[in-house]
Amino acid sequence: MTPHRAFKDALYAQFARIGHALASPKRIELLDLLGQGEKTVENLAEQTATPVKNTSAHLRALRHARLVDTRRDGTYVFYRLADGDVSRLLRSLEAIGHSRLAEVQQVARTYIDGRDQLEPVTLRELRRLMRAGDVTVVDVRPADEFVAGHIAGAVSVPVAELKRRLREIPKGREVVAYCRGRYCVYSLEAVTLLRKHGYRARRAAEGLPDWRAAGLPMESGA
Amino acid sequence: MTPHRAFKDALYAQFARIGHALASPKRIELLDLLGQGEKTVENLAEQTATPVKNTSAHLRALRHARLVDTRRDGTYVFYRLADGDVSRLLRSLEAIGHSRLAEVQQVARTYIDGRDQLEPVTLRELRRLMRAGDVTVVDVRPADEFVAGHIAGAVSVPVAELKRRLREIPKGREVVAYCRGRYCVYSLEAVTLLRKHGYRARRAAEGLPDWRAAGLPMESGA
DNA sequence: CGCATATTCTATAGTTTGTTAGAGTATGCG
DNA sequence: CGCATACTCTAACAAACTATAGAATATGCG
Repeated sequence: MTPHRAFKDALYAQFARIGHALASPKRIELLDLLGQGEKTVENLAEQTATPVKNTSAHLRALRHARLVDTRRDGTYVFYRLADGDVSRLLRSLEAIGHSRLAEVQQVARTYIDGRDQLEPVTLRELRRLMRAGDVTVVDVRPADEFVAGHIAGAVSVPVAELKRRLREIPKGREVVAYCRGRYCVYSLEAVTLLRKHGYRARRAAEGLPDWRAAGLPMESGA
Repeated sequence: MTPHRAFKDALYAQFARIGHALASPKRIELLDLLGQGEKTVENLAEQTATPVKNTSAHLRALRHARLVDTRRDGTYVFYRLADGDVSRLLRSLEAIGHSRLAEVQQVARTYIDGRDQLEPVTLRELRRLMRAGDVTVVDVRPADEFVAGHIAGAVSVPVAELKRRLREIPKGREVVAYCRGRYCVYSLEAVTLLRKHGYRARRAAEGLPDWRAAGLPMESGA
C-alpha cells in the first residue's frame, strides 16, 4: 500500500524497545530507584525485594533499551539512569498514571491520602518556607541517596533511624519530610512518627526527582 | 523486608500497564497517527497495513491503558488520544529514541537525512518565515488530518495529489512542506517532487503535534 | 424487519517473556 | 596464585501475549 512500510516498521520497532523496557513493574520500580542516584545491583535487589539474578536480568533489559548506564568500581557495578530524558519520560509516565488510571488513585488513596491528613506541601510552597527560614527539611531516604544529591539545606535522617535520632530535630519549628516521589511512603511514616512525638510535621507532595527537574537548588555529598 | 511491598507492587503494576501499551510497534504507530486527529478503526488499519481485527485488538489494549478514547458516530467508531498528556509521553519517547538508540539514527539517516539535503526548517524558523510573509506552507498529510487541525495559514495538498495540483502552489515564493512528525516521510516526497518541478522547497524538521505542543497558532476545518 | 457495514468478542495456536537454577566472568585481597 | 565477592550468561520451563479465524454485536437503511 504505502511505499514506506519497511521504514515505518523498522522505526516503530525501535521505539517499541523502549516501551517494552517500561512494560514490567519491577523495571519501572528499578528506574524509579535509579532516579534517586546510582546504585549497585545488590542494593537494587534488596530494595525491590527481588533475587539478585532476577534484578540483573531486568537491568539487562533496561540497558538493552539504553535507559540505564553502568560503571564498575571494584567488584561492584553501579547502575544509573542514562540521562535526564529518561527521568523526564518516567515523570511523564507517572503523570499519566496518576491522572488516568483510577486504580492508581485508589491504591494511592488507600495507602497515602487515607492514611491520615498529612497536609502535603507542594515544592513551591516548600521553597517559600525555606526562604522564610522557619522550617526544618528532613530527607528521610537512605543515606546513600542523600549523599548522591538532596535538597539544598536539608538534613539526612533515614526513616529507619528517625526514632532514635529524634533529638537532632529541633522542636519549635515546623518539619517537612520528603523522600523519593509522590508515591514514596517513607515520608508518610516519618510524619506519622514525628506527629506522635509532638512535632508539627508535614510531608512534601513530590520527591527529589521533581525538585531536581524544577531546577531548584541541590547539594550533594555528606 | 520493607513493610510496604504490597503497596509498591500494586502501584508499579498499574504504571506497567501503560508501559505495556507502549511495548508494541503497531501500538506506537497507532498512537502516532492518532496524534494527528481522531480516526476510525478502518482508517487506522489501512494506514498501518494491518488487518482490521488486529488493529481492533491493539486499540483495545490502548483503551485498557486509558491512552485513547472513543466516540461512536453511526457505524463508525472514532478513536482519539485520551488527552495532551499522552501526546507529551509520546514525544518524550520519541526524544529518547532519537537521542539514544543508534538504530533509530541509522534508520532515520538512511531514509531521511541521506535522501537528499532537504534542508529541514525548525518550527521556530518556520514561524518567523510565516510572520515575514514570504513562504507558502503546505500540509501534505491526508485531507482529514488537515481538517482535524493544521498550522494556521497552511494550505492542504495531500502528497498523493501533489503532482496534479502543483499549479495551486505559487512559484516565486519559497515552499515549506510539513507532515506528521520528524519521521514522517510525506514531506520528504513532497519536497523532492517540488524541487524536481523547479520550486525552492524545504521540509519542516518536526510535525504538527510538535507545533501544537509549542503552543503555536492552529486552525481547523476546511 | 432484514440485510449490509463497521467493529468487537471468543477461542486458539504459536511465540515471547519472566523466572530461576547452574555455570561462568571480573575484580580484589591475602 | 587461589579464594571470596559481585555480577552476568545460558538454558529451560511456565506464564503471558500476539495474531487471527469465526461468531457476535451495533447501527443505518430500504
